[in-house]
Amino acid sequence: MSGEIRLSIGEVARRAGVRTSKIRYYESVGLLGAPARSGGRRTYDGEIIDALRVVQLAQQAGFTLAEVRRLLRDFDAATPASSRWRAMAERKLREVAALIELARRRQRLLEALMSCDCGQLADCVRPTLVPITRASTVTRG
Amino acid sequence: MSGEIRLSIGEVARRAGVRTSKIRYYESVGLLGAPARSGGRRTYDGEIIDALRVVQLAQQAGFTLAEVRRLLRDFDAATPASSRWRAMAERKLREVAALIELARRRQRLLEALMSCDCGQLADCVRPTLVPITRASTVTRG
DNA sequence: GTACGTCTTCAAGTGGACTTCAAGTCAAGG
DNA sequence: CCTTGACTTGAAGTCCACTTGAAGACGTAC
Repeated sequence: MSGEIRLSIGEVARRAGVRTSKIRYYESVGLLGAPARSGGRRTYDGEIIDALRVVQLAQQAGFTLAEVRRLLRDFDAATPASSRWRAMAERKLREVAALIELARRRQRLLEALMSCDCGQLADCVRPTLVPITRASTVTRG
Repeated sequence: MSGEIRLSIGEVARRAGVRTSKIRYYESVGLLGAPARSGGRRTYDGEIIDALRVVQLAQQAGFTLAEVRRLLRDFDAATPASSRWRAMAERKLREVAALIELARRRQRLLEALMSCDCGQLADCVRPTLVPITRASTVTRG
């Protein structure tokens, strides 16, 4: 029990493939709890690697760090019935779907641009254009 | 010819559905030329609406404002043979395709998360995880 | 003793597209 | 004359996820 392995921040960074600054940053924004100290220096155990992995995973899934923080709290305060993290995931899923739709619009737009088919191009743009309203203040030169 | 209609920046903003600050901002970053002034105030003709529309269109296609600026210059200095804007559009098309790929990964990840299929989840994540390397500096204590 | 490497802290910088603010100008209307 | 509203300017603030820098402390190897 005395041989518990503790890692320096540099070692954690090497193992997890991140910069030390990122680990300190995560701590500063409340994603990671304050670790034990030894002579003023942070010391971690192996679990920190998993924690970093979870954050990385959630980020890959499109969550912002603020959202990851909420997710982690929800996981901890696990009310198994009304799992809020599922709601968050569903919302994010819709966001990602919308993102894909947007990207598809871009593709269509770019392809129209490339082929210089201006009619098609106008069709892509029209829905987002604000109709020109009647002038209310017109200056004459 | 004396009845040429000139618009105030506020009127342009209303017609185009943007804020005046955006118009000034575009001017400040060189997307729009300096307009004529009347008593110190900007006055525009109808073409400004089209210009704003073009910027909006290019943005929808995924170009940054810096890229839009380059696009406009290339359109002006139209060397019809070596049209650089086509190259830019092609590059952007590839960028958008990559973006869609990323979003699809996110979808898969989120769906795996929702179904709590951890094996599938690990498969999604594994390629981007850094393998844990041998410790070089381990603190005991 | 001194050079090296790692750690500590806090502050500020990055990029992109704007918005917001402060302080002042201008013309029209009452 | 005074208010109102739209305009002018430049500077600074916003969001996000970090990184970079400065300045200092500590331990270890030579």
